[in-house]
Amino acid sequence: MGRAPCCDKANVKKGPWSPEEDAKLKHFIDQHGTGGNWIALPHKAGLRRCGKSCRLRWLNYLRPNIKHGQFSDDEDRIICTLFASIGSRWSIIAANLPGRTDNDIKNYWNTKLKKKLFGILPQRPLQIQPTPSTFVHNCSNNNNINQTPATSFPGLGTSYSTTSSLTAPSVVQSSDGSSCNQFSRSKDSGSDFNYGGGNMDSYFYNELGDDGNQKLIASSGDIANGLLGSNYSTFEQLITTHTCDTFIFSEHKGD
DNA sequence: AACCGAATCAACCGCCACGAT
DNA sequence: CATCGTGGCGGTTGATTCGGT
Repeated sequence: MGRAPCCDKANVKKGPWSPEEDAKLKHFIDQHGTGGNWIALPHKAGLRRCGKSCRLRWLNYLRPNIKHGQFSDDEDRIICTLFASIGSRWSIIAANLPGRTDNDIKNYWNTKLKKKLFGILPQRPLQIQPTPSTFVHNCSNNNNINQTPATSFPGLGTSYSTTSSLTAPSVVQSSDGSSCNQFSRSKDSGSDFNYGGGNMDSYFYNELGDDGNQKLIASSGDIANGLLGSNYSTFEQLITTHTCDTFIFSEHKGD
């Protein structure tokens, strides 16, 4: 037996919403709220629509403070940075862009941004680059790694949170006094990472060699610019191509 | 002006997570 | 613990619009 449908398909209207339907839905929610039950809402509101359709229409178009139209350069940058880090988790990306919906961002990425980034720039093969030793680890909460980030980064990381698959973030400082945040994780430690309100400008993925030194796998800029090829759009995809056990993820504020 | 392919984006579909029972 | 109902999410579709010839 199949799954029960969420509504009576034969009696619901599909396709574009009319202004009258929009007005009915908006008026009902303004008066009564969603009531925490989208499935029952269309019947109460006098709409011949599926509850899911009402929810989508409200979230994407009718709720207050929705922003439509041109994306700014800042928004482009945030989308690219987050996509390079977490992949196509549009709802998380949308949470970092006030007024934008996950659907809007998804469409924008698929129709414009992806082409802008991947369509113009030539692609080069994955390369491992040499490791400048310009940083000194000065944080006590990460005692298992001799940290030498792959390159120098001005600026200081801001807020973040991690899942249990990662170490606590460490602040790492360079010889010129600038800093970044670093996390380490093992290859088989499971799911992706999260960070909250990070507002970071760049990310660097390093593998930790047997000699304790890190080697740069890629930067967020490399991924966002498509320089690693479309098969490597997330950290998770990247690390599957490397054999070492421990990876270091660094986040940085500033160029 | 007409045609046609490309681009856009609103909406749908199906799956999964999670809370209630 | 198992089942069910619902919300939420990401992938995909298809109607409409745009732009080139």
